[in-house]
Amino acid sequence: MFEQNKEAKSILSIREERIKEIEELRREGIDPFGQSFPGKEAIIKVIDKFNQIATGEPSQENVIIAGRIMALRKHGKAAFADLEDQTGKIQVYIKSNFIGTDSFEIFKDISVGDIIGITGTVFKTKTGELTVLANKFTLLTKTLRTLPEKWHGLTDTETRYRKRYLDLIANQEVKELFIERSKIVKYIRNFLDNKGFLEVETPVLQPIPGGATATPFVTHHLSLHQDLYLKIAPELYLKRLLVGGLEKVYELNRNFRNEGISTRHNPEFTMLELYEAYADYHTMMEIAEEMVCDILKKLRGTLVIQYQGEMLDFTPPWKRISMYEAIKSVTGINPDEIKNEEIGDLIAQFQLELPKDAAKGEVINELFEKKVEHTLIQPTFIIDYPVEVSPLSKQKPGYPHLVERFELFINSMEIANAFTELNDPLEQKVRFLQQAESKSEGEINQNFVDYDYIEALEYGMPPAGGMGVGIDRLIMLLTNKDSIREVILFPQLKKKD
RNA sequence: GGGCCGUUAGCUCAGUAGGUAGAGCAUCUGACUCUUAAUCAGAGGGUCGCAGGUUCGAGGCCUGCACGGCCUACCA
Repeated sequence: MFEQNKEAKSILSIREERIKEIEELRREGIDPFGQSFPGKEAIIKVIDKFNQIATGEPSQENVIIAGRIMALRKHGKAAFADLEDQTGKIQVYIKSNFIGTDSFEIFKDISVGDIIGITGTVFKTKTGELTVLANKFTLLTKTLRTLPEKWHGLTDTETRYRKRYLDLIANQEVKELFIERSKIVKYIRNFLDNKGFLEVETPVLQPIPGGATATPFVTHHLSLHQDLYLKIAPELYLKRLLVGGLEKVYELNRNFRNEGISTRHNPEFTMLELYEAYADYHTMMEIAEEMVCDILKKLRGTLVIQYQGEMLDFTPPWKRISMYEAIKSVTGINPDEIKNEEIGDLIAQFQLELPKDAAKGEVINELFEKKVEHTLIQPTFIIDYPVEVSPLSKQKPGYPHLVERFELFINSMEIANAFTELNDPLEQKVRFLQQAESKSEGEINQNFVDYDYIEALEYGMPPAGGMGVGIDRLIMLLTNKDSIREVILFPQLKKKD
């Protein structure tokens, strides 16, 4: 408390001044925190409507606008203000003889950051700037604090993330980015809805965290006397819906993983998972391609975009290459020819983070992640993964050591993960148990084997394809951001007291 | 978890070899009815992230801590 007072000391004087102004306004019968303001038009609409008018004569009709004052240039008995709402910014001209001397007296106490409503006519100044000539102004909200500086804006990363509202006020492009994010999500929903997918919601609180091997967040339900885990993936629930006869489902929702935070990882992130009965991983590749291209066309009108200095070309078909071929072309090693006795040497040679008795598939996967991933810049489907690292995928007919799975890489980031779903309950049980054994010290253990899911499969899940898409990462690519925190409104930061 | 860097006024930043903190914007007072980073005149605002240490003296040096950024590690 004492600490806070010390910190707040310097702004206290400004706040105190503003609080005095507020008290004064109240004495004059003006509500400093306003009421609803009916009839407000979007500033962008006013601009669009009047942009073509000639300099000089104001319009006959009134417009009603409201927003925050971003700049204020006072000139004695007149003033110019830049008024901004969600849609845009327009200059307002307030003249004493137009709004009346009493009203202008009140306006004198208005400052940058205050939110006001304006009724007025529209004209162009002699410099050609579209301006609303106020004949009435209404104070809607007084600000107690000063906004970040108008010229440099707000650049301190920490403040931008902790006080995103200030970031949105001060940095136009941040506001635009989050409006775009909303559009992208909407495009995805429209795309899937048009394809006949059903949007569903599955539990966030799960008794067994399944569908991935990430470390879960643990919580506790009091009246159930039971620990619950925040969902790390919706996968096993969505596939239960396939068993139930829903043939095309998707969920666009938050996942929670109790792991490291980085420019590509936030503990809670948005995941799209979709499943289509009677389809397979080829179907999923087509959907991925079509969906991303659909978004790009609507958002950018082009399939070629710039990302952090790289030109990314999304023109389909995207490159499809098997994991084995990819490893061979980068390292010269043919995974097909790796013999079990060579595994130890390979681990040493490539400094792989694996135990000496690692399975061949794990070595191949690790080799891929270490040597190939960072080379995948253009959209690329890496297909056919080792079975050992893919417990929920169906084996490739004729290749029992491989599964029908792909990951989509763009700018060496994993954007999507998809497979032909394993629907054999007996095989699924074996895979779960193998997984539980090999990770006995890790996150997965015997208690996390979801027997209820296996039982569901025993009732029969149609052959299906499924895919997960990391939405935050996709948005990073589409909006040219190099940190996931830039595309999440309130990224996770450590508490600061 | 490890490495490097950062933290000075509300915001953006200076602060040279250790000698009691500066600027611009913002704020306040005054002038000003076509300005737009408005202008002009004046004023106030800081325990220099926190805690120790070295020193006659620390914003600057040393140690620890906190928070943040980047890299790395972890991550089906």
